[in-house]
Order: sequence, then structure tokens, then C-alpha cells
Amino acid sequence: MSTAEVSTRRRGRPRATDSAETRRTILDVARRLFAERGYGGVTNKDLAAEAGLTSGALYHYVESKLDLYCAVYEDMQEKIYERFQKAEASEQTFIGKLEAVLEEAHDLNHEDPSLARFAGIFRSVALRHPDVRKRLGPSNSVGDRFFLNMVECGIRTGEIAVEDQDLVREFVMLILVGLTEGVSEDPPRHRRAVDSIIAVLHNRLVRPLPPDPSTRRL
Amino acid sequence: MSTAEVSTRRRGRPRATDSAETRRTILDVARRLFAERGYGGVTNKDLAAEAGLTSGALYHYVESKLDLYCAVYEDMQEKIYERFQKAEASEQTFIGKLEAVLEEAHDLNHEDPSLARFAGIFRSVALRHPDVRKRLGPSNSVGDRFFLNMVECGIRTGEIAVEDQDLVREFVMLILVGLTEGVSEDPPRHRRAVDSIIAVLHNRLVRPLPPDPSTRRL
Amino acid sequence: MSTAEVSTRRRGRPRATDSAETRRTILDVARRLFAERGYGGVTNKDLAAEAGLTSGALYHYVESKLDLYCAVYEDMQEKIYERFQKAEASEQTFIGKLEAVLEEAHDLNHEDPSLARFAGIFRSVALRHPDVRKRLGPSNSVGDRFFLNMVECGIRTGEIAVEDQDLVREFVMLILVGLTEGVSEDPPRHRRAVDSIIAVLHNRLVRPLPPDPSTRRL
Amino acid sequence: MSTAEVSTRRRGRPRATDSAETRRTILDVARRLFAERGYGGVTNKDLAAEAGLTSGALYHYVESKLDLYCAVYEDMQEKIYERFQKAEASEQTFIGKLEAVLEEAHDLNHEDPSLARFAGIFRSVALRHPDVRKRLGPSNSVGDRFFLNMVECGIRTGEIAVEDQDLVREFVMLILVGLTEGVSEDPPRHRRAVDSIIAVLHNRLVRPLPPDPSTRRL
DNA sequence: AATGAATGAGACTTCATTCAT
DNA sequence: CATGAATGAAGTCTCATTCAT
Repeated sequence: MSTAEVSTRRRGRPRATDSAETRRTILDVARRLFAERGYGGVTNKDLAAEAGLTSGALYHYVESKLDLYCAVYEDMQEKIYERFQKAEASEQTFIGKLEAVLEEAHDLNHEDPSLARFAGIFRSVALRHPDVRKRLGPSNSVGDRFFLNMVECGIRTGEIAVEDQDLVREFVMLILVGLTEGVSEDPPRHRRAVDSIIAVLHNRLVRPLPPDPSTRRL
Repeated sequence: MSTAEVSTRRRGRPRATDSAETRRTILDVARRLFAERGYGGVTNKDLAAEAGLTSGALYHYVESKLDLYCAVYEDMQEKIYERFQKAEASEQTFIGKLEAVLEEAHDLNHEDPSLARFAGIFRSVALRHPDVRKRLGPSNSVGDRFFLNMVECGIRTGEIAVEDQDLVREFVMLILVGLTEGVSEDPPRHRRAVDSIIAVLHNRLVRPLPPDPSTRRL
Repeated sequence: MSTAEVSTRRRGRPRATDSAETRRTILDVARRLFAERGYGGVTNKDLAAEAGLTSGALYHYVESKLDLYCAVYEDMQEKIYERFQKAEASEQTFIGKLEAVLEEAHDLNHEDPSLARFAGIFRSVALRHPDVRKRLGPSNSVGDRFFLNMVECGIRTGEIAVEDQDLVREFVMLILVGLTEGVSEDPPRHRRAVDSIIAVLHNRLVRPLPPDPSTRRL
Repeated sequence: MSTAEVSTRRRGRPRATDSAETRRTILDVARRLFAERGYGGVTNKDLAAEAGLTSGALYHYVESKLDLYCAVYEDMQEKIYERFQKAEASEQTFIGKLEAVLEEAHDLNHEDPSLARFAGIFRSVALRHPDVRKRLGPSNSVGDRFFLNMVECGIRTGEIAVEDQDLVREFVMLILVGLTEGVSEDPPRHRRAVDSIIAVLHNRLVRPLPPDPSTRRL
């Protein structure tokens, strides 16, 4: 209503801005918002406002909202797997590697919760946005290969029987989905979840009872 | 309009003369569509068309789209936990109960994939619709109590150490999230995932190596 | 600013409207506006306002602005060629038919100037809107056939030499383009233009001089 | 930036060091693009890119897009009528002049199709941009005078009856509109169209039948 | 109870224009 | 002179919701 709005910006080029920096900001803002509210729950206006721009200006950096989403996805994949790879390389056994990766996931989730949240929500976004699927394809090749390698290591060390390898891979992917989609927004629960998985792997969490006829159903 | 309605039914889909029946149809249609395309991906018109009405008529049965979504959620919770409870009651040990529940989850997923898919997607919908959260509250009270009971059983039987109960609960919820969000749309993977969890619980999947200095990094 | 705007319409269904009538109104309004301002010069809002609707409501009748444009085009083609055909059929000679068609064009232009104006502008719209071209294809088959028939009649009557038929067709199309694009918005000029064409055809307008050396360039 | 610019030209397009030269480039580029895609179909960015600048730099040479459009128009008028005048001056009779002008139009269309195309499209652009109309006034004063002169010549030579002069002028303008708007993008048709006009003027194209009662409808 | 025309808010996107650098 | 980041207005289109019939 007044002419002296809080953040009226001039018309032309702003003072001292760095294009690359703005793009980085947009990507980070987008990851956070998409992580919090999914794809359809974020408008261009929201994105622009949080990045300190108008919605039209977004189009200097991305071709479309979809384009931005995909860019965020790729950025995230890169960040996550770089860290995962480092963690994985630091250990020699399957269990060691898996624990290291889980700990790394926990650290990552602590450092920047939006990464895991985005990853967690991504699956359901892709599921119902054909455009996203089309653009990113099967795409998880990076992740697939990563876990494949880990499992192969387990086979070499004798931790995993050859005939179990598919089950193991499925299990690993399952718990990672559970971590990213289920508890990434609650750090203490995330910590507990990681610990529970490690405990299970070491057979410390649940002790199957010996088959005792008196406790069986009659 | 016709007077010849008493004795003979017309061919084709009968008019849903019964209000409750129509509501049931709407709920089922809505679960399927929401499961497939998420909240924003389904329009009232889609919903109405699949239920054999027009979009205006929807409002005789639900107050709003959001209202419908919540109703579907509650309906789903009810359906799932009714089945889970039956499964759980059929076994006496924690592991027995958990296995029974996982098998039930698998059967459910087979019978009506939309249930699990809806559940899987629900989290991200709730995440970006404060109204949904408000309406459904902390919501998981039913599920929480359910798993609490299971874990308490495990403590009684000695399968679970008292101090591990939180870890176990976290683990159970984690794998259920993983199952619903990760693999519910792919039956063979779902099967494999269930098997992998059971194998892990029986300590059959991964064998930790004895600490062998020769395999450690120097 | 006041709550009692001039034409506030209620929210729901309006009193007594006829869907077909509204569609007809939209088509007529669209033809007029497109004729006056071309394709890009007309906004959905303009169209809706002139038809007494909001821009969203347009989409009950057409799928898109392009769709509307094409519908107007087809409507126009139909209207024009129906009249042209009647006029053409009333005469037996090429010149007779052509004069009848020109007079009909004049009458049409008088009755509803938007028809000819739309037709006149159509060419340039199609030229630079690939979508329009794609939708309407070569399309002028109706018109082409129409003039082809007229020329064939002239050949039969001996008015036109067989080897001149292409020239004649080109000439006929040329003058029709000239009439629709050049003078359709100015009735007296349109009248004069029609008269001039008829006079030319009867060799009454310009008398070539006999080749007189004294008037030649030296 | 380089000091080695004095003596040697770099390969490729030289930087348009001269302001006037750049303006000339912009005008030519603009005519071509406007001719191909109309006013709204061309963005300042397109224009700038094709002229080897950025969109901001355009504003050093023109005040606005509209301004540029008008400048192109004036430039085109000048170019066309300069050529037409030369052609017209080379003949002494009305028909001779008209033929010469038509041939010149054909040559022009061959040399630089964008001229005629621009002229052809201009009408519809002006139609929906009141600003253009305002800036360019009744505009055709140049053309009007030009054709007026030609017709007066025809009166002097006796080719045209005084009372027919308006009709003749209308006819000439009609065929020029037809040529520019109808067939300027199709050289063979353009050729044919020119030939057909010349044939008509020489009364060689269509032979009116003598009023023969036997061919009349009864 | 049902229809479907209509609203109105808001989404994504484009683009002429401005102006700090 | 030139760049290019940014604005802001406008455009096309979608959709939940309302309501006369």
C-alpha cells in the first residue's frame, strides 16, 4: 500500500550479483522446498521469493520448473553418492561398508536434511509425474551399481552366499528407502533407525526362540 | 421417471440408488486414483467420471476433495490394521507375529495394490497439506499401538531385551515404510523384500566375519 | 472497489442459458475479434469479456485458443462457400459465375464484414503460426476445387483457352485475396473494386493504344 | 581489446564498429524476421541475436520494438517506391508503366523476398497496433500519389476514360495487394500472377461470349 | 440427487524493457 | 557501447467449488 515496500528492488541489473551464485542459491532453495512440499506443492513464486527474485527471473537459470526439479535431482545424486562412495571405500567388508554408508547417511541427514528428504520424496514424485520419469529415465543406475558393488564384495569375503545376493540387495535398498522416506525429518529417530539396522545385522536385536512346543500354537 | 423399475433392472451399471453404495464406490475409486497419481494429479472430474457421476454430484457425498482424501486415508488405515491385527493374533512370538504381518502385507499388496500405494504416497501428501495433517492428527496412533503391542510380546517371550524395545519398534516401522514406499508397485520385488527381512531376522542373510586382522586395512 | 459491481454474476449456474447458444456467441465474437486484431492481438480475456463470460469459462466450449481459432475458420469456410456455391450455380458462363461470386462477396462483406476480414487476415496468421497450419493443413481444397470448377466451365464455353487455365485461376485467386485483404473494411472501396474487376473482364476499363512509334521511347 | 586491429581484419563477421552500419544490419535483420514471423512472433532477443548483439544493446539503436517495426516499414516503402518510380519512368503509356511496375515487383520479390512479405504482413500488424497506425499515419500517401500519377498518364494518352479513373486506381491497388499478400512467398505463382494480370489487361485471358440465347438458362 | 455452466484464484511461462556494471 | 540479470505485466490454461435448473 505504501510506496516504500520493504524490499523494493530496482528495475535493471542489481548491484553486484554473481550469476553462478544465484544459480546455486536457486538449486539449494529448490531442494529444500521440493523436499518439504513435493513438486506440485511448490510454486515458481515460492521458489523465486525464497531465492530473492521474481518468478520470471527464474527463467534465466532454468528452462522450466521441471528442468529445475531435474537439476536438483542430479545435484543431489552427485552429492550423496560422492559421500557414499568415500564411506564405502573406507571399509573392506560388506557389513563394514554398509555400516559406514549408514553412518554417512546419518551425517548427511544431519548436515543437510533437505538432501535425504528430497531423495525420499523423489520416488513418489517420479511415480506420478510422467515428465519427470521421462527426463530422468531409469536413472538409478548410479545407485544400483553402487549397491551391486557392495554386495559383490560381501560375496568375495564370504559374508553373503551367492544365492542370497538378490535378497541382500533388496534388503539394502529397502532400509535406505525406509530411512529416507520414513525418518529423515526426525534426527533422533533417524539415529535410532540406523542403530537398529546395525544391531539387526549383528544379530543383536531379536533372538529367535528355540522351537519350544509349549509356546507353539496348538 | 420410468414406472417399470420395480421388477426389472435395466441393463448396464445400475444407478447407485443407494447413497451408501455410491459413497463406497467413490472411496474405492478415489483410493485407486490417489494411489496412482497422487493428490494433485487427480481432479474432481476424474474422480467423478470414474465413479459414474459428474463433478458437482461429488459434493453430495463429500465436503471437499481434501475431505475425500482424508476419508480414504481413514478407510485404508482401518482396512490394513484389521488385517494386520488378525495376522498378529495368530502367532504367539514376536518373530512369528512379525512374519505373519509381513506375509499379510504381501497378500494385501497382491489383493489390492492401491492400499499400499496409497499408504506409500500418503506421507508426501500430508507433508504438503497442512490441512490433512490437522485433520488426521498425529495419526499413527493406531499403528503405534499395534507395534507397541507386538514389541511387548517380544519382551515377554524373551526375544527382545527391554532396553532394545525402542530400537526394535523403529526397525519394524522402518521396514514397513520401505515396503510400502519402495516396492509396493512391483510384486516380485515386494516378495523378495519380505523374504529378505525374514531371512535377516533369522540371521540367515549376512554372516559377519570374525575379526580377522589379515582382512583389515593396515 | 465497491461491492456492487456493474455486472457481478453469481457463482454457480446462471439462469437460463443455452449451451449451444453460448457456443454460437463465442464463435461470432471470436470471428469478429480475430478479424479485427489477428490471432495474437486477441486475448482469452477479451474473447470472454465480449461473450459475457470469464476466460476460464471459455474452456467449456473449446479446448484452447488455437482450437477456437480453427473452429472459427471452419465455420467461416462453410458460410462463405455455401453462398459462393449458390451464386456460382445461378450462372452458366465463366464470366457470369465470376461476376455472381464477386457480387456475392460484396453482399457478404456488407452483411457481416467480419467474415471477409477474418478470411483476409487468415493467410498471414497461418503463415506465422505453425500450429494453425498444422491443424488446418493445405485445407483450401474446398476453395481450390470451387475455382477449378469455374475455370473448367469457362473452358467448355470457350471463354478460356485450355492453355490459359492456370493463369486464369491465378488471376481469380489474386483478386479475391485483394478484395478480402485489401478493401474489405471499406465498403465503398470494396464496391469500386468489384466494379473495376468486372469492367476489366469486359475489357471496358483500359484500352491499350495501338503501337504508335511516336509514343514509344526513343 | 587487441591492439592488432588497425591493419588486419579478423576472419568472420567483423564487429560492426560503425554505428550506422549496425543500425543498417538491425533493420535488415528485423525486416526478414518480421516478414517471416510477424510482429508478435519475433522477440527482441531473436532480433538481437541475429544482428549479433544482446537484447539490451538494441536500445542504443531503436527506442522500442514498435519503433523498430515502424523504421523497417519506412525503409521498405522507400526501397520499393524508389524501384517502382524508376520502372514507371521508363515507359510512356499507362499499360506500359503498369507492366513495368509489375515486372519490377517480380524482380524485387526475387531479389529480396522479405520486402514483399513484410509489406504483405504489414497490414495485419498495423490493424492491431494502434500505435503503429498513429505513427505511420494514413501512410500510403507515397503509394497513392504514385498510382495517381500513373492513372493521370493513362488519361492523357487516352487509355483511360476520365470517369473511370477511380476504378482503375482501385484495380491497380487491388492487384498489388493480391500480389504482396497472396503469392509473394511462392515465386512461380508470383510469376504466373503477374502474367495473368498482363494478359487480362491486353484482353487476352478471358473472352466474354456474345449474348447467346441458347446458353442462357430458361 | 444430479447436472453442468460458470466463477475466481492461481499456476506456469514469456517478454519488452531497464539499468548497474 | 555493450552486457545480461532482473522486473512486472500480461497471457494461456487448470481446477475446486458453487448453484440455478
